[in-house]
Amino acid sequence: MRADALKNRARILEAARVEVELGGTECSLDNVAKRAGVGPGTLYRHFPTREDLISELLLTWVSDVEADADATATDRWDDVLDWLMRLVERARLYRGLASTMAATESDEDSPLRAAHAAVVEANGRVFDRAFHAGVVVAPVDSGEVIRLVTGVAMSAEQAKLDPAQVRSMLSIVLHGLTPPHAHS
Amino acid sequence: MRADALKNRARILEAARVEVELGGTECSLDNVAKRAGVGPGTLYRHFPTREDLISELLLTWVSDVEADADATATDRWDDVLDWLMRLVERARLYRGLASTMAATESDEDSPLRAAHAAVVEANGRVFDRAFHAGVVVAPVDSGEVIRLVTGVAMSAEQAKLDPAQVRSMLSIVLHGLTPPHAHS
DNA sequence: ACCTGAACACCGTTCAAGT
DNA sequence: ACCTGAACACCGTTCAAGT
Repeated sequence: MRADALKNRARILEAARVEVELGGTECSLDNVAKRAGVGPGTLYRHFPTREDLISELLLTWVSDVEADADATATDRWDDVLDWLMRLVERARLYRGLASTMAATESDEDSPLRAAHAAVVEANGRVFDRAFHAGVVVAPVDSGEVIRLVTGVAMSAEQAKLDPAQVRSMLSIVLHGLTPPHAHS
Repeated sequence: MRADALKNRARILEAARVEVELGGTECSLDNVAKRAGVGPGTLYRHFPTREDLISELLLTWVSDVEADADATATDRWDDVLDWLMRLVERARLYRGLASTMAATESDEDSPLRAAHAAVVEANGRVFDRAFHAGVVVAPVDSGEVIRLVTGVAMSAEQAKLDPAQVRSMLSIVLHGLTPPHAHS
């Protein structure tokens, strides 16, 4: 890659980071190009689709989620709830991210597939540990948990819920993952 | 209202019904006007905002939900689950509806507020009956249930989930609304 | 090889001109 | 009183022309 191309790519990514933070994943790509000081064609050359751009932005985001997952305690039920809370908070960093991630599941060749899969696997590791620690009483389908968490995140974003309301919803979901019959 | 105005209003609503069915609640208003055979200004005169138009479309939708709520059995746990399933299926009739409804909660003077409140109340009646029938073991906050159901609906829409997957998610939520400690 | 920016199609919204 | 449609600003996307 030529030197100016490399520089432009970096400028576009930095501009996108700012614009996505301000306007969410559905922000204007025109504004991204303007902020980066490049023509719209240059943006399209580097990132043919919006998802190509977003997936690049999510690389560090996914790393953060994975690091969190592998560092989190799973001794108490509340530990798992805290993990889910942090997951939703992270999803809310960028408006529209939860929705974009959810849509990934129905788009076989989305550039975000790897990011989605990484989150499902990280969450799966947390729940596996919680299961073996006896905190969660049955193995769970991590993909389904992520679907539920994504739903909570989208609901929270649209309704502008505060953390306490989000926590309450996640608590209900987590209770639901521990079916009553397992307690008898 | 003048006769031609009344006719145009009806034509716009019928056109909107078709366009929203095809393209969801975020469909092009230009296309609605074109389909109705009126100028864009006429649409804006009758419905100043997109939500004004949608809320009008939802009048019969809300009636259906209310009628369903008041006719539904609440004798068995599965009855309540079926009710939630039908609610999600109804939300999915129009793409974007769940999201629009969720956003209503953070918009104090949205024209959709009445529709949202009616759904919360209808759901509340179902859960009240289920509670008194001993099917649900604790009173629930219907607003919170609707937030969860809306989240499931958004997740289902984005990820294009099939009914079995939706039912499984709703089952988890409904289990979560019946906390294990209530079973001891 | 890469960039630019004009060009096109589309959309939401407003408003002067009509009837 | 209501309607029309031109006009404006904005956006995504493409591509011929440049370097």
